[in-house]
Amino acid sequence: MGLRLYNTLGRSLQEFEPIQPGKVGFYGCGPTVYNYAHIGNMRMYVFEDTLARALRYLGYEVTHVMNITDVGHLSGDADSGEDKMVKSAQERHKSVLEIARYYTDAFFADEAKLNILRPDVVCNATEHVDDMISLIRRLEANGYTYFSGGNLYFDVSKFPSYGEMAGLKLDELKAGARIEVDANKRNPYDFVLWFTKSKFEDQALQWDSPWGRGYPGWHVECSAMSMKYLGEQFDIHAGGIDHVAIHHTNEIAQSEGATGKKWVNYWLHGEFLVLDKGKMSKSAGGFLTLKTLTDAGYEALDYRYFLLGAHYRSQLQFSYDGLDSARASRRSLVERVLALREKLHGGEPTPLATLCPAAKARLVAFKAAIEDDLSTPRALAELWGVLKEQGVSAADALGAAFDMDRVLGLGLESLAREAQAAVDPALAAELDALVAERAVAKKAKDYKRADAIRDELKARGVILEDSPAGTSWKLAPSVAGATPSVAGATPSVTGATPSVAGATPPGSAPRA
RNA sequence: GGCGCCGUACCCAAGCGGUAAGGGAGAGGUCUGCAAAACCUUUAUGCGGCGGUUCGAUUCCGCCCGGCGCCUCCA
Repeated sequence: MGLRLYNTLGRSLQEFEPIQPGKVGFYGCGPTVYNYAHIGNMRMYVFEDTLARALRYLGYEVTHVMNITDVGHLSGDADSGEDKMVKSAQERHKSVLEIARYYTDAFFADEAKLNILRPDVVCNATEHVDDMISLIRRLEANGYTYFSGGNLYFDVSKFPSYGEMAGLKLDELKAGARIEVDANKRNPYDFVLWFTKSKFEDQALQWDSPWGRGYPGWHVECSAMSMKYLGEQFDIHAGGIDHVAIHHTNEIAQSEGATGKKWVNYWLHGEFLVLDKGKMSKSAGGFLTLKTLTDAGYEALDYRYFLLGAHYRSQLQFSYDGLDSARASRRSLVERVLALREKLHGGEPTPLATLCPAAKARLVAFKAAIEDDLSTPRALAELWGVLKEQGVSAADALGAAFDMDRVLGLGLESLAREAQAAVDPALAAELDALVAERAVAKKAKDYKRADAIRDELKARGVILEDSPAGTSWKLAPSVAGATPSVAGATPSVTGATPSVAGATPPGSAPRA
């Protein structure tokens, strides 16, 4: 059985068939970089990453394209959210482009922490204005546009299937008009392709165009850039559920209006992360970033694990209780993997081809879960299953688990017990001495002294573990073990300019 | 007003016509001087409520109750 995905186009689970056998063109909506990404945003990118990983796992050659929206409302509302950081950014940088660059770097730093693989192509809207202009010219030539009040609009009445994916009905549009309709529009659903009259007084970025100096409408960027890197027809477009009705609907109209061909075959939409009070937004407060979580003592991968526990198409309720649970769970997972690794005594995990039947069965079930519209919760259950199952050797368990982790991205294979050498040698010697002293006290049945030593060490963040083989010590969980060294997701972003990534042709970008 | 989603054990969360995955937490056990850690075992005759279809429904249909999202350049 092959991969089945829930396609918003048709609202059903569909067998995935790429345009070109074995290859997948995948465009995922990226961030708007005028502020930090919050953890709700990051849920989306973990989903897109899971999709890209799953496709590769299933043997497809994937070209994953992500846009960076660095044009639009960069000037207007930079004072919302976390003002201090924004202000300092504004002070340190001189242009909106640099602010965009600042948040782009912050975004990719978060992605790296979450073990999200960098897309093959990352493209900035500001570097593709020419492509957008040519796309708009094609639309103009095909008769889909009109100029009114200084802006160029897309005329949805000329595009009969407008709103099909979202189930919009053009003749009922007036019912939904609770916001003031732009008087220049012929139809409330019409949208701007090119602005020359900026909504924002101090719109900083402007380009010359056949319609005058101005800047592109938001929707155009995705159409133009996706087609540039993936061709006029490609396989998958993913994004947030909120984009179905407007953004993606408009993208479809623009793209198909320009080419006259079907544009994207599969539309995948991720559901929201919601808070007790409702969804996360800047205005309503509760703007949590990855940094909020890591400052509170969680690791980024705890959050990834938390996300993997729910299906991407279900709303997921965020809570610190839930995150605590995910953290405890992941720690236990990490501990188990490390213990199995130690059991191997430096040996290698079993290659897939020679796995024992029980481990193999888990892997088959895992693949089935992934193929069933990316059911990461079930996939996770299989991971646990293979790690806990009696009669599966450490080598077999790890062989299967590491393979599964290619999709899950929990950094299992690169886990390593914190080397004793990493601890200050003087401290290590002192701890060893105390442990030895306690052993002597225990032997003499001086439990008072033995417990005193144990309590003292505990207060210092050192945990003792007694076992038949003797006593060992380790540093408390906050430092123990779980930070993977993520291959390919290194902080190269701090140095690299987004434009470099944007200029890289498909396929040749460095990937993990 | 229009469109859509969801309600499963103490918590998170799968399953979506054949008799309830997984994790967390709790409980019991092994080990221990006692703990901790680790490991093992265990926890829903039940899936918001009421009807209906069916040999059979958590899974399909209807109604009701409760919660949420989108229709604003929000993921």
